[in-house]
Amino acid sequence: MEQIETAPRPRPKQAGKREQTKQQNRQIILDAARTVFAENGYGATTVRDIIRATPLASGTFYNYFQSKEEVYQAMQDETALAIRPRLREAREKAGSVEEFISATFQTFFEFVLRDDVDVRAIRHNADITRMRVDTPEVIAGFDELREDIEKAIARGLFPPVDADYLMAAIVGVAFEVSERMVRRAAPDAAVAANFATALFLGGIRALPHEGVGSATA
Amino acid sequence: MEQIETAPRPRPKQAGKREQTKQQNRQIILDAARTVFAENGYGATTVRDIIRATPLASGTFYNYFQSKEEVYQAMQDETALAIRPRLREAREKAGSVEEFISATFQTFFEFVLRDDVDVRAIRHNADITRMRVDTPEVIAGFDELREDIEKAIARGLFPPVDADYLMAAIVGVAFEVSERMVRRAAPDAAVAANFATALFLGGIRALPHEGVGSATA
DNA sequence: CTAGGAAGTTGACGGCGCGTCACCGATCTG
DNA sequence: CAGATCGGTGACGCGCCGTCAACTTCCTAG
Repeated sequence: MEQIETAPRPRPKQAGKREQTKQQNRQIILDAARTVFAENGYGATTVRDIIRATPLASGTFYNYFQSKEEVYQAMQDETALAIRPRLREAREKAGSVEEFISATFQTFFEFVLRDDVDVRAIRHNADITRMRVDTPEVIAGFDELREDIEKAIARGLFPPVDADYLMAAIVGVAFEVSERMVRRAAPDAAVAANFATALFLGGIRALPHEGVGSATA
Repeated sequence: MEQIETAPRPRPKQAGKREQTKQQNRQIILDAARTVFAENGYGATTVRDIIRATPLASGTFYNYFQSKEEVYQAMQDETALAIRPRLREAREKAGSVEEFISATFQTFFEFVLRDDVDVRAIRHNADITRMRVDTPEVIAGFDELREDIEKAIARGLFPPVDADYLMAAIVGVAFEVSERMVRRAAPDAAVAANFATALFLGGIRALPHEGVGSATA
């Protein structure tokens, strides 16, 4: 597994030019797609639009992706891969239900506010108001959450509940509340996280009360 | 506003043939679309596929819908309009937080299991694993839920919480848990509703415990 | 009952996006 | 340096797109 120092000096690290160009082209296409999606909306965008925003030929595009859906998938996967380690890490440290839930939501909402800016722009689809795509990497993130819940149950941190439904509930609240959050005048990840956390810890009655000083815009 | 009995006998009720044909054609297209979407998946379907599944000409299609997206929207709207009155009615009767939440989830999950069968079939999109479309009528349903929550708060039924986020949380859990529910070997609306209700009433700790007799498959 | 007009249907058409593939230049290997 | 391989290129044929002039059907006023 260990590479012994027999490689030529000039470039002691990576592969040949072929490989370089490949990764470069892939990134060129992804970047172009991001721009075009943001400009035209996902629905109105054609593969040709993406190609045109690129110095490459049409045939080259199809060496990398089969369709605009696949490009979008790749973008989603990138996002999922970016946030998953943060979520895992946050949950790993948790010593209680409170910390587990709080860390999950806090991390998620913060990520949405910071990194998801351009991704959100894509959503202004032509006719379709909204769209959520669960790519393999996104689904893997869901599975990780369920695993973490199961582990937490095994450790006695959580009561022995239906881990699958609990995962679904957390995911549902995370996505749906974040959708609302970003539409607010002054989006605040902490407010959203507090709301979701209180809900999961104590139900509706435990939610922060409004109009009593801790109001939310 | 009242129509006086001056109309000719033969057909004392409705409008001319033009109007009849129009409604008929619209329905022909919607039915054809349902079939084609279910067979090919939404993504792979073209407007031409829908037209071909119809005795109509291509130009006629465009007299009724602009695109396959619009057809799908119309289908979603139909569904939303079917369930919304049931949800409203269920919530109207509620005399407590418990009833409000329980009735909402129970009604929703039952509807998904019973009426949503073919709609679910549509979702096996080509590349995209999943897709949710919020049409105007669907969004109106969300607004109704928020209104009902606000009314419940005004009545003192609910504590004064953030109605917008609470609505989002309920919607998120409803959609996400129902997605899981229908994938189970023996989908059970009552189990799902109990889970969601307990979560909203008392948080994670209030959820039904598993492996203690009341297990969930 | 009929004539003229309004409404709606038809299908052929030009335009374009689709995915492919034969060709060719660039890179790698011995 | 020569041969082999890899991957980029862009023109091509196909089918879908939305349109629109011609036509048929229905409505209505006289």
